Amino acid sequence: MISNKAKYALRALLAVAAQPDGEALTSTEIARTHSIPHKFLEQILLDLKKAGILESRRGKAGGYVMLRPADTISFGEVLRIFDGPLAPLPCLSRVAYRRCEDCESEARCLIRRELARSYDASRQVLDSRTMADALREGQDAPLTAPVRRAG
Amino acid sequence: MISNKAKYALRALLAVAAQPDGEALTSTEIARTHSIPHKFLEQILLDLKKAGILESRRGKAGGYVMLRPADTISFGEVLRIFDGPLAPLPCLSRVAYRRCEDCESEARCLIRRELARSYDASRQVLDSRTMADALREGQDAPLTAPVRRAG
DNA sequence: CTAATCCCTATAAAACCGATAGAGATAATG
DNA sequence: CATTATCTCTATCGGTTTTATAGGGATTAG
Repeated sequence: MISNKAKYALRALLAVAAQPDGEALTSTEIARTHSIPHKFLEQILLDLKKAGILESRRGKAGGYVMLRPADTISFGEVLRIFDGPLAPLPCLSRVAYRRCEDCESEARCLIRRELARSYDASRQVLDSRTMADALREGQDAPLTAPVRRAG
Repeated sequence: MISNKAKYALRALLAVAAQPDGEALTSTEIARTHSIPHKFLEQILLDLKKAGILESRRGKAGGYVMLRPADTISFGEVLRIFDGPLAPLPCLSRVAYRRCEDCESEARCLIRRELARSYDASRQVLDSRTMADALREGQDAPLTAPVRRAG
C-alpha cells in the first residue's frame, strides 16, 4: 500500500498539471477541492518543490505551478519521493541499493531472484507512465460508466 | 519494501520445502543456518502453521514439515500473510477491498487507474510463481557467476 | 524423568505515519 | 505603510507497526 502522503501528492500534482497555461493553484484551493488536510498538504507541496517538480510563488496571488512538464514526471518518481524505494528488497534497488546484511550470496538468493521478476514488471509501468499520460486518458474516458479499454 | 518478517518467512519456508521427503526441520536449525532470531522465527513458523502451510510435530525429534505441496504455495500468498494486501491502494485489493474514504469516483480516479496497471503486472508474477518454482530454478543456476537467463 | 521441541502471551524500544500548531518570510493591493 | 493572503520552516504528538526479547507452558521421545 502506498502512504496517504504519496496519494495526496499525486492528487495535488495532477491538479496542478491540469491547470491551464501557467496559472498558479494555491494550497488552500487544492486542499479544499481534494479533501486534503491543509497543513499536511503544505508539507507535501514543499517536498515536491524541493524535488524540483513544482515551482512556487509567494505572497498574495501566489500558488504552485509545474516546474517540469507533466510528461517528464513519472508515477515512480513521485512514489519514490514520498514512500522511498519501490524495490521489494534493498538489494534490488538501483537508486538506493543496500546489501541485505544477512544474505550470503545475492546471485544465489532465491527470494531475490523471484521478487526481481515482480519488481521488473511493476517498475516498467511506474517509471514509464507520466502525469501527462494519466490526464490524457482521463479526458476521453467515460464519465459514469465503468472503465473499459479498447480491446 | 517487504518486511523482515516476510523475508524470514520465505527463507524458512524454502528451507522446509527443500527438505528431502517428509523430514522435519526444527526452528532451532532453521534459525541457526539462516541467521534468523530464534524466538522471532518461532512466531513466524506458528503463523505459517495457522495459515495451513506448515505442519508441526512437537516434543523431542519434532520440527516442521510442509502441509501443502510446495508447488501450491505462491510468493503472493506468503507476502499477504505477513505484510497484508499486495495492492497499492485499498480500492484495488480483491481480497481486502476497502473504498478510499475521500474518493469521489473509483472509475474516474486517475491514480487508481494507473496504479492498477502496475499492480496487475506484479500480481501476475507473485501469484503464479511458487516455492517449487524458486527451488527448481535455484538448482540449475550457476554457483558463483552472476545470474544469467537464457535469451 | 529428562531434555528437546513446539506453543502462547506479554513486554518494549524504535521507527514510521498522519497529522496539528505556530510563527516567520514574502508579495500584492489599496 | 498596513493588511491580507500566501508560501516556508520547525517542532510536536498520539497512534500504529516493526522487530524483536522474555518467560514460561504443553507435548513427546527416549
